[in-house]
This record gives sequence, C-alpha cells and structure tokens, in this order.
Amino acid sequence: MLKELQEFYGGLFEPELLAEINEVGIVREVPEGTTLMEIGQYIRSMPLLLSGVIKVLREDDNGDELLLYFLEIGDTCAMTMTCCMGDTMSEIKAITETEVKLVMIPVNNMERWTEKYKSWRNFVFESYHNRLMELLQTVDSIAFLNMDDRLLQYLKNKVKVTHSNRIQTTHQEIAYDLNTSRVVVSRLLKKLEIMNIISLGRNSIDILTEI
DNA sequence: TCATTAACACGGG
DNA sequence: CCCGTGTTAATGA
Repeated sequence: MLKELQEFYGGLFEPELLAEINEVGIVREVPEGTTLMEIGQYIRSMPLLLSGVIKVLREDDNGDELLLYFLEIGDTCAMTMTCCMGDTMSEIKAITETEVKLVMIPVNNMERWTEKYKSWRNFVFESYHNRLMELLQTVDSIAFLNMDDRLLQYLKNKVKVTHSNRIQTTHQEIAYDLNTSRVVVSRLLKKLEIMNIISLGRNSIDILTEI
C-alpha cells in the first residue's frame, strides 16, 4: 500500500477501496509548470492529488487565461469526473503550480466504484461541492470586487495552498492569472508594500501580515 | 476615474 | 546582456 494514499485518504475510503486504488492507480510525479490538461482534450484517467498544487484555468480564444481555483492535497478535478462519465472534452486547463505527486485512476473504475463504495460517492459529491464553492468565490470576486481586493484574495489563496508566506512568482504571472496587465499588478503590489502588508523582491513576494 | 498599451530606465544575476 | 520591476504618457471605456 502506498504510504501517502494511506495517510491522506485512509480516513476517507474503505480499506477495500484503498486496496483497489492502490492496485489500478498509477503514481506520477510531475515537475512544476507542466500542463496536465488542455482545453478540448479527452480524459482517460482521473487524478487523485497526493502532494503539491495544481492551478486550474479557463482560457479564451486569444489564449488569455483566467485562474479558476487551486487544487490541493485531497482534492480531485471535478471536470475530469464529468468528462470521464460523459466522454466529453475538457473545458478547462490544468497546470502544476508546484511539483506534484498524483495517482492516476483509469476511468473504467468510476462507475463500478460509485455503485459499490459509499465513501467514493461521498468523495465525488464533496469534491463537486468544493469546486463549485471555490468557483463561486472566484465569480464573486470578479463580479463584485475591484482589482485591489482580487489581488489580495489571490495572494491569500496562494499562501494557503503553498503553506508559505513567500510567494515565488512574477508580476506578469499574476497579471495572467487575474487577466489584467502587469502595470496594474506592479502598481497595486507597490501600494500593498507601502501599506506594510507585503514585502517585494525579485521573483518573490513576502506576506507580512495575516490578510 | 481607472485600466491598458507602449515605451523607457534601473539594477541584479 | 537579459529579465523583472517601477514609472510615465497617451488613449480608451
């Protein structure tokens, strides 16, 4: 039995299901910055996240991207589940934010597990629910918040998923995620620095206070 | 008013 | 030198 699987999903799944996951799952270690899923791509296996962070994006025709949410340990991709069942294409793009370790589960197990294991059904429903909630929060922030607050929420989110007060990224990268320009990001970050909320460095942002 | 775009200078690796 | 950063001017929504 995989150590991480037992550790993180042991309390969630029945031993029998864990054993099945262990049997059919393929462990993959993926470096940072790898595209796991493209828009329009068909999905053949479902990932269970063991460690690391995955960034989920929406992309328009021009290639402009917008961050939807992050996936952490214990999360799975909700889009994958619908895609697997209905044999449809992915509507989103997924990139590894950090180095990631995951278990790939072939889709043909989905249906059987959903019938057989209560814990699996719950997990799927819960994942759906969580993703939907995160998505709603993102929609809210775009609809109701101005860029200052969106940026703050973004930073806060980053701190949460990376478990670090130092964010390693460029202003341009943030601008892409929030679908705005670097000038704005630089200006707002500078403002936050003057307010002693953050400290800026090259390729890094330190969060000084609890946001 | 505020975002975007283009342009430029500064400086660290 | 290259790249990330900070700023400004012009333009538009």
